[in-house]
Amino acid sequence: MAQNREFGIGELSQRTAVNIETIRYYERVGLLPSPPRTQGGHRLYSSAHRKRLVFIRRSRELGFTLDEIRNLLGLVEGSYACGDVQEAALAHLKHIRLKIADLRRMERTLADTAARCEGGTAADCPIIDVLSRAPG
Amino acid sequence: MAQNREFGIGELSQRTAVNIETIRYYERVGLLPSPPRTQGGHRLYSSAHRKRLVFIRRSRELGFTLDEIRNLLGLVEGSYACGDVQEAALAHLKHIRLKIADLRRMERTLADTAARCEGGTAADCPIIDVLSRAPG
DNA sequence: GATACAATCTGTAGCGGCTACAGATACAAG
DNA sequence: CTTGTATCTGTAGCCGCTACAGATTGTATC
Repeated sequence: MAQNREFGIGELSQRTAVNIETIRYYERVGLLPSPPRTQGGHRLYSSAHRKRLVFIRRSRELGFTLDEIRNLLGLVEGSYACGDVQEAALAHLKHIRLKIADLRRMERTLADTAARCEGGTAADCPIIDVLSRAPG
Repeated sequence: MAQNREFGIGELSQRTAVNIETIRYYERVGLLPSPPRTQGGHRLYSSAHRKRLVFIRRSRELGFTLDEIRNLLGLVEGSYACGDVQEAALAHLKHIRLKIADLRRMERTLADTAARCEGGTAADCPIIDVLSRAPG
């Protein structure tokens, strides 16, 4: 037996660890459906909203953009094929790996350069040197 | 003998591979000093600007924020100690490493999950599963 | 009921780091 | 002098929130 209890935005926020402002933002941009309201206009959420919001949050944590999440949610809504979901995940994985590669290049350059730094005088600071030259 | 030739924003853009709009933006936010102008109001740059802009671009490529770059430029302007520059670089390196760690967590989770995916039916897609659960 | 105080409401503006226009001038070549 | 390009200013948009202000509800206590 499901607990069909409804709750306000504050409780939803606490139970999902998503900011109240962010929840309203997700509603505005169409990620979270507009919930029913009290007579006074306060939003009333149910566990379906909570689940969806957890899904969104988790996807954000894994680096999906809101657009990608919209896509995923679209898949989940319909009768999706697991392969479609996998495809989206692998595409995103590719993105992540590119970003990692980028960052590791930066890391190496910076670490190498900083290692050559011996706190000497101004004229020959290797870091400034590196920053002053276009990359080869 | 230095070539004291002056040139327009278009040439500066080409020689530094920085967008024209971005150059003007850097001027607006105080990263690049306002150059002299022609009578008609067109900007006239010299090699000092070019060098500074290359420095900015290179720093951006290494992931420094505009604020950090302002800082670095401030150091370079004055009679900086190499140690100060190194400190800034190492602080930034720390940031980068945190980001890499974040991304690698995402990568692992996604790769692991996607690997368990066999293109089966909807009900038991492991990716959806992962996304539906708060991280533990 | 009245009252106090918390929760929520709407709407708007800001962040960083650009990018993309529109509409008006300026400059260089023929 | 005309044509065509380069540049000018100013404004608005992108993403994913976050932070207000000022008004209104909801709830607990007396």
